Amino acid sequence: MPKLGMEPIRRAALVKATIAEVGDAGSLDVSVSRIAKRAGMSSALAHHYFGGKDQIFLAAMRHTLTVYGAEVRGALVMADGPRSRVEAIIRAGFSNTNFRADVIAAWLNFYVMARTSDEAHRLLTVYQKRLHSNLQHGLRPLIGARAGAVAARMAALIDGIYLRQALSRDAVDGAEASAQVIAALDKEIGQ
Amino acid sequence: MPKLGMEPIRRAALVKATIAEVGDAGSLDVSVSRIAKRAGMSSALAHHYFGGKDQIFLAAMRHTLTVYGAEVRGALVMADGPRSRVEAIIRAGFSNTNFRADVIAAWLNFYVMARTSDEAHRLLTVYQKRLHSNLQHGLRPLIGARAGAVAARMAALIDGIYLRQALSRDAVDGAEASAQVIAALDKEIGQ
DNA sequence: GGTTTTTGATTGACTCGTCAATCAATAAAA
DNA sequence: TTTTATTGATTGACGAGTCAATCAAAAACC
Repeated sequence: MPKLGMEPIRRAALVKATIAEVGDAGSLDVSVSRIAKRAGMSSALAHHYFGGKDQIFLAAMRHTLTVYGAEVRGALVMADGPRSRVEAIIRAGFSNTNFRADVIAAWLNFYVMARTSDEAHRLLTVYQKRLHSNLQHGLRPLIGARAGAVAARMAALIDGIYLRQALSRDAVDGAEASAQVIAALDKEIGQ
Repeated sequence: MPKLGMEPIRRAALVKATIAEVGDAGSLDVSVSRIAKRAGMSSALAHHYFGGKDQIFLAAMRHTLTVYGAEVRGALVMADGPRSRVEAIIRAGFSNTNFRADVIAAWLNFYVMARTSDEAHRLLTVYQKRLHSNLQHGLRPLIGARAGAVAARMAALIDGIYLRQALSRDAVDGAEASAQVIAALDKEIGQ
C-alpha cells in the first residue's frame, strides 16, 4: 500500500474532514477517530501526521484562513477603483466557498478555541488585522481620516452577520449578506 | 443541616459558578465537578438539582438572558424620545454587567451550544428577535419603513463588536463599544 | 415537652463509556 | 535493508450520571 508521498494527501484529507466534521457536530467536540474515519484512515495515522488533536484543528484553521485570504486577493486584483475594492473585500467574505454552514461553524468554534490556544488566537488576530487593514486601505481614498474608524465598524458588521448565520439553521445567502454590508457602507461614505 | 429551601440558593450558586467557570476555561468543556466545587457543593448535588449538565448550562444561559432583558427594560423606561430609546438599547448591551470577559465567553459558547441544543437555539433566537424588535420599534419614528433593515444591521453590528471582544484578551470597554455603534447609528439615520 | 417519623440535603464511591495518545507489528516501496 | 505508510490493540485518564447511605431539621404524635 505505501505509495510514497502520501503525507500531503493525508494531511489535506484530514483538514477537509475536520472542517466537515466540526460543521456536522457543531462544536470542536469531535474525536480524532471520527475525523480520521471520515478522511478514510485510522486515528493512529492522523496522530502520526499531525502529532495531536490541537495540531489537526490548527491546520484546519490555517487552511480556512488561507482560502479566505486567497479569495480576497483574487477579488482585489479584479477591482478597479477604491469603492470597487471595498466591495470586493466584502463579497469575498460571503463567497460560496466561505459562507457555508460547515465553514461558518468552524469559524465560530475557532473563536472559542482562540480563548485557550495561543496559536489559534494568533491566527484569528492575523485575520482581523488583515481584514481591517484591507478595508481601511480601500476606504482611505473615499473618506480620508475616517477610514480607520469606519473600517473597524465594517469589519465588526461583517463578523456580526457571520455570527447570525452561525445561529441560523436555514440555508445561507451570501448575496443578501453582502447587500446588507454594502448598504451600511453606502451610509458610511455618504451614498 | 437541612435548612429548608436550599434549592433556590444552590441553583443560583451553580448558575453563577457555571458562568465563571465557562469564562475561565473559555469553553463549555468544563466538568460538572469543577462547577460544583466552585459553587461549594458536590457534583452529585448539582445533578440532583439540575438533572444533567445540559440543564445546568441552559439555566446559566437563561439567567444571562434574563439579566440582559431586565437591563434593557430598565434603560427603556428612562429614555425619552425615540433616539434616546435606541441609544438605551445599545448601551444596555454593553453595560458593566453584560460586557464582561466571562459573560462574553459564556455568550460565545452558547452560540456554539445552540448548534446542537434545540433549547439553546430557541433561547438565542428569542434574544435576537427581541433585540431586533426593540431596535426597529425605536427606529421607526426616525426613519420609517427603513427601520427594519437598519435594525438588522445595528443588531449584527452589536453582535459583531461582542465577538471582537470575545477574542480580545484585554480589558473590555463598554463605552467605546457603545460609541462605535452609535456612530454607525448616526450615519444610518443621517446625523 | 419529649419522642418518633418523615423528608430534604448531601456526599463518597462506583459504573460505564469515551477519547487521546502510544506502541508494536506489518507491508510495500526504494 | 532502510525508510515510509499503515493499523489494531492497548493504555491511562477523565468525566457524566447513579446510588445507597448519612445527616439533621422539622413535623406529627403522645
